[in-house]
Amino acid sequence: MDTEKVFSYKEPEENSGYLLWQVTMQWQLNMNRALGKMGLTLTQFSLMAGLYWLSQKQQTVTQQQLADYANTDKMMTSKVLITLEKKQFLERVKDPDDSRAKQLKITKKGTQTLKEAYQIVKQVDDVFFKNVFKDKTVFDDLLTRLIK
Amino acid sequence: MDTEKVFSYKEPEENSGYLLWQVTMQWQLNMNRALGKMGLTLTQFSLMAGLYWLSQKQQTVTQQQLADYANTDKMMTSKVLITLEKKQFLERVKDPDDSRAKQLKITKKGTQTLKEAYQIVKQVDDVFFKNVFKDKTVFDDLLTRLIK
DNA sequence: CTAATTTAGTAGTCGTAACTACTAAATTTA
DNA sequence: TAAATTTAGTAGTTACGACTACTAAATTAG
Repeated sequence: MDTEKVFSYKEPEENSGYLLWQVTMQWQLNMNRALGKMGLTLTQFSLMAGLYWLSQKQQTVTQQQLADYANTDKMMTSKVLITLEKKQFLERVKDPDDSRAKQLKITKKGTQTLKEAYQIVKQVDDVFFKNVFKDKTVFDDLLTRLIK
Repeated sequence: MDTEKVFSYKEPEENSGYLLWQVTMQWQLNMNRALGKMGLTLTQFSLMAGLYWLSQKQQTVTQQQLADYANTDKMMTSKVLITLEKKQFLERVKDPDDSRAKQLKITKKGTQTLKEAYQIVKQVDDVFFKNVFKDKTVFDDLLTRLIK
């Protein structure tokens, strides 16, 4: 049988990448289930949070700027932002200085939803990371070293 | 402006969950780009690798068993397995003992592809985790504690 | 042994995520 | 300043990933 040929092969659980993947999928699932109760996905929340942050740093925020900040591609970002506009969580206004660009403005409803969603996210994170809490700095350092 | 209302809010980069998400997305992207050169996605590779492993532990493997092993849902697994069968990497044979079930058999072509893909995966992993190599045990331990 | 329940798999939906390809506007440079 | 290049955003494709809903077969229970 083909499968009896032996070639060096780690069991999935022995592989850092696979572990990372599994853990993140679980975290994401928890987040999406919790956020789903208020009609948000994790990606939607994350873009709204990013917009909130960027809005505090600069007067105007374009879709491209938000995409850069959130490390999402502009095509996907565009679609999610259209969805968020339909839900009236933000507005996409034509930029007067650059007629290609859209300025993003979070609405009152959006801010309120974000505020509530953030409580949920914080709660889910606390539960999820409680097993690692003492080593949180170590954990975050290791992750940070893996970025880029 | 709405966004000037202050409410406690961590910057994304200060958040373990967000870091985890970003790192995993980057790892996944690297993997998918590398595996893409040989016509595989990470998920396809992962299911083939899981099938390979399970095949060594038991005589027969059903879709459900593979899904359980890989922590994927059976609906998604079914679709990916149909794709893999079309690519002739495996066969889905009717189980003689349980006519609801499909027995999965990796083909010669599948084994060969898996072998080559594994070299790629190993390579990408080595590069990706090189910054953490000395702390690999610590890293894997922390991740393992987060599972389930 | 029949009815109720569980199990294995498929079909189809929604929302990313990574693409290619495109339009139109802004910027650079020759 | 006209031409070449870059930039901001949209449209559409493929492939998960998490669902609901369904069929049919196997198992359990009364």
